[in-house]
Amino acid sequence: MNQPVARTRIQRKNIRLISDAALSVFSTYGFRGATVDQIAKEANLSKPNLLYYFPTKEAIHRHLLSTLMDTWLDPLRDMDPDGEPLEEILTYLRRKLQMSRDHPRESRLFANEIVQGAPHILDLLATDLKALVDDKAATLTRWMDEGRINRTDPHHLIFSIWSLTQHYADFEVQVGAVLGPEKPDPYPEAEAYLTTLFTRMLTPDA
Amino acid sequence: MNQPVARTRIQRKNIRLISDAALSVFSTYGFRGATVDQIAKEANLSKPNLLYYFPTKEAIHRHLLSTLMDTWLDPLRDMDPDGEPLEEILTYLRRKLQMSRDHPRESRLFANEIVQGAPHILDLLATDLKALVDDKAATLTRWMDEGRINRTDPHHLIFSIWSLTQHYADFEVQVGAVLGPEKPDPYPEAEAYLTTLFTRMLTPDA
DNA sequence: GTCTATAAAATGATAGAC
DNA sequence: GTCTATCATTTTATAGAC
Repeated sequence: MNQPVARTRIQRKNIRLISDAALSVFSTYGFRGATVDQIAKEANLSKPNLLYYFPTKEAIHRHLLSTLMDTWLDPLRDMDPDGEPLEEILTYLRRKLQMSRDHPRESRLFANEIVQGAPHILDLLATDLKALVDDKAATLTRWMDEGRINRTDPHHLIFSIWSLTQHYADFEVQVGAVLGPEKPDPYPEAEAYLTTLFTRMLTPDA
Repeated sequence: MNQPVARTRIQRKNIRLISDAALSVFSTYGFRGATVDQIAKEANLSKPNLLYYFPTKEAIHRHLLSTLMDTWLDPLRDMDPDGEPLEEILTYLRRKLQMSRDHPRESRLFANEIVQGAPHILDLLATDLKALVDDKAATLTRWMDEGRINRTDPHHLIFSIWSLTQHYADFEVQVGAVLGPEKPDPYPEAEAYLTTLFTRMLTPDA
């Protein structure tokens, strides 16, 4: 039961409980800093019961990463080569920002993994992710060739969208501390700022 | 010897050895994921000898964070209210990018700490860091009032410089995996891209 | 499927010799 | 200042009853 396939109702429910608890704990402490005990307590299960569903701590972590990886890249996959360039890029930007707001734990799970050298997914980054990014970079380059957006480095354009949007989830406590308690939701201003930033960057010069 | 003051030559040398080793280990595994054993081995010292200089694992971590905090904020502190606005901002951007290139472990040490909720420095973020950022945001706002840069949200402008520059250190393995082995140094392109981005964003409209 | 009990290893920290 | 030996605790994982 390495990647458990839920059959019964109770199995599905417990696997969901464990996954949710593990997401909280791994995203807060990283893989090495997380303990099975914490996850079990967070899921309201005994430790042996948890290990009945996932044989090892690493199996839970692997399950989370591979489950989330696809979802995480959907917005980039959906960037339409046949769409209107600036609109496609701004839609991608907004969907990424929305994922930071709605799924900050998922963002921090990946942040922990990558900051710590991506030991569990380095191969995926160098194969699947690289292939997807190279493909989308080619689309961006074509849009630049056609004069529909300003010419710039397409890979670094994608990196900048990642870093700017994920920052609000990954560095949430810092953003909150700097803005102070009277500004509990930074996302409306963030969206306005980032929309302006990329619109100015990419709108073709007159 | 909580924040050890080096007196003899050998003390200074060992404290430097330990600090450097601890920086490597903490930045790779986070506080909870790091072990004293790893740090001792990395420093080529026995574990008890290491604990002769720092009484606990937490003391080493605290020593690193407080030593590095000041250095880390120097570029922002140095942004001159009386300078030429765009030049000051681009200089800040470039110094931050250079810190990512030259001190990626320090960047990842902070990234780990903050992603994991900043348990050891949350108070500093809400006091010292907030005060500094609010002060510089006021300078940016004045520049906007004077029409010397485009009007935008000053706090999110600062956040964007942080996220864009630190990304190259914190997510180094991802950047490397996506760009591939034939592009081992992303910094020249990053600097060109980011310079264009902020120049377009901030240069006042005609 | 779930539990109590526990084995086996790791980890933070200390004792005490030199 | 540095080391070997070791303690106390935490942590991963398993055994076996129900």
